[in-house]
Amino acid sequence: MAEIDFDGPDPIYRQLADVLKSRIGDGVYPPNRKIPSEAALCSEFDVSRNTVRAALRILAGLGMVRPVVGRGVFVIPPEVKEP
Amino acid sequence: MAEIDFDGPDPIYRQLADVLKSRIGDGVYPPNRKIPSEAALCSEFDVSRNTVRAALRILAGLGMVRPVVGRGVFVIPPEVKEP
DNA sequence: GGAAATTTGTTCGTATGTATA
DNA sequence: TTATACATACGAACAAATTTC
Repeated sequence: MAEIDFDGPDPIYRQLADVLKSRIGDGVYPPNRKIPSEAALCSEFDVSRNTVRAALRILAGLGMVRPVVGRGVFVIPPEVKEP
Repeated sequence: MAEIDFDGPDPIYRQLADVLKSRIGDGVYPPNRKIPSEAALCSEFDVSRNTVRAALRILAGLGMVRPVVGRGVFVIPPEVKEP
């Protein structure tokens, strides 16, 4: 069940991005809702904040999340994604 | 007199924690009283609020202070500390 | 009572340095 | 050299409880 393989071939931040993508796709993190804070993700996966942010940058680049200062990171509904 | 060595071997937040611990031990910040606000400590030591809070987190972890929202950070008397 | 200021709590944004492969 | 990962530090904005006027 180890979602992150620290000795795996893929970088941690990319593995983490995949995990978060799956959780969004599976509705674990529902649309228009906040995902856990960067600090919470650091704790859950036992990685640094920089690594969490590297993963989140991938999801933001895919238009899956939108970070807001002082609020959190929100899941963007698929319908709203730019074609 | 430089209580904080910005180029020292220890991180600023840990040095600041030591300074505050000394002030509590010396009675500069008496038991059951408030220590200066985070903003005041930022000004006095010329560090960011995050750094002040990192130092205060250390003291809180040691049971030396207790922060209260909207009120301030209070010094816990040694007699009250759990043995 | 009410509005404004104060104070701690939380969260993301950015930058730098260190270490490793 | 580049990419990865962690630690540190400052900045900004928002939130909630309390105090002050």
